[in-house]
Amino acid sequence: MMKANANVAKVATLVSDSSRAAILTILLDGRFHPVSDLAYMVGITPQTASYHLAKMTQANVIDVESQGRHRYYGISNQEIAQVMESFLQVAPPVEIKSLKQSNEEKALRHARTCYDHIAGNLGVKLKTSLMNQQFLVEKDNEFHITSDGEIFFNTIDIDTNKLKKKRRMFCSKCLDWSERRHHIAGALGNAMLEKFLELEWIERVPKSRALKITALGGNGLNEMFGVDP
Amino acid sequence: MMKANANVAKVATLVSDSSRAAILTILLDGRFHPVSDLAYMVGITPQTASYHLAKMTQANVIDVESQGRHRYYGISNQEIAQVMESFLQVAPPVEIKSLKQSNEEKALRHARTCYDHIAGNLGVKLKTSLMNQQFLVEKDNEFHITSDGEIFFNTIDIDTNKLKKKRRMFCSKCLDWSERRHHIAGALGNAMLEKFLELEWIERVPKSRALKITALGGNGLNEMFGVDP
DNA sequence: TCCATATTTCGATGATAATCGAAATATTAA
DNA sequence: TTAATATTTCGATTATCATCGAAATATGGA
Repeated sequence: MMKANANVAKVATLVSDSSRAAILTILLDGRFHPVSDLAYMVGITPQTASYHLAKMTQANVIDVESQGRHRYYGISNQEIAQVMESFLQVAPPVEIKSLKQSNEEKALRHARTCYDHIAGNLGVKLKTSLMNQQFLVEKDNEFHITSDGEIFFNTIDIDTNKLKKKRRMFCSKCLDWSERRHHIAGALGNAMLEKFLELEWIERVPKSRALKITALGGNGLNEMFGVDP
Repeated sequence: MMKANANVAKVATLVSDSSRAAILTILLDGRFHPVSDLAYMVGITPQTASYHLAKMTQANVIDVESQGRHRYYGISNQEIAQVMESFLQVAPPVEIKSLKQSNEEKALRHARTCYDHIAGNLGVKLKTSLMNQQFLVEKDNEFHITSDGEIFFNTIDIDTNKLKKKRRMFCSKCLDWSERRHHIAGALGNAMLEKFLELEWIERVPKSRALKITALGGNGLNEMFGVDP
């Protein structure tokens, strides 16, 4: 019994340092980042960043990809994203001390990446819309796509058969810390994120994991999904 | 952004110490325990236990109830149970080094308490059975009871109307670390645990959060739920 | 080859936290 | 009132960890 606790403690330890928590939060944007950028964004030296990144890499929390002298670090594992989101459920709310902070918080609540899929109000609305139109139905820990759903996704150029063949959950749930409801994760969640970026319905915000909905996207989401962003 | 991370780090810190993780795991049995017992079970002195219990009480992770010279500590908040279960998802598996440990692990996987409801294989099978018989249906983050379900629960003396009036979720999901599927939490989950204990279908195992299914319980669960424990 | 850049490693420092012996406090039983 | 028990508090000790300056290593451009 003590061993299991030691393992739980070990995982919690990885998140319990404020620098590592900051790094992991940045990496929830789904991107891979070089050491120097992470160090700068968190406000620590590259040596300290390197120390923490090595620790998390060794624990299989994050991955590293080398390109020449650059080392790019990113989250490799959706379970870590879910642990971070579940922490944000129970973490005390941040005290907002400036208008800038308030706007940033709102932007994250509105739409953001959660590792490799869309989270926030947009993510939850998308799920609700797909459920209401019976393109998806819920069963156990996963959504199942309907025939109508397959037709629908094909009209926006998402090949659901191809997604099903991937070695990951097709369409799982992720509990959203800001909305307290689920949004769509898994292969379908990822495909939607990539497609909307491609269609320029959404775009990434520099140095943030917030997602901005474009005017084009507002129209597209309304028209195709019946979602008012 | 850094503030949010500090809050996440703060919560993770509470679990990151092996003594506190051990205490929290013991408290997942849903019982309240005195300081001296917790100290003994974890293998630390009462002073150390007192130090950790004070820390977690101050952070509203656990509650304390005084009775004379005794201070009884227990979990007051289902979210903490869910955080612990989610950690167990990503914690590396325990290396089994004895037959006793293996049996303990199996017992926990088979049936255990998760704070105030049934978890493990039994918990998941109960949920599946209730879904298959259409006593419960899934919608968003919660199960909804059907008319047939209300009739069913009343036959085993669980008053679902009364449960709905409680100030908590009626029938939420909790993702089971051992089965990787959901079991039933919330008011209904708690009522089922209490009723099965009352009916002597299950009984608590001393010094463990495992639950033992009795012969009587095996029959009852089979007959009433169609569950083979 | 030399220089610039990115990252890692080393070692020292300082901070923080968990531990427990001793003592204090609170409660209860005799 | 005294003694026993349970728990908390205090203070000292020890261990661990995050930090960064300096140096080393690796890669790439001139």
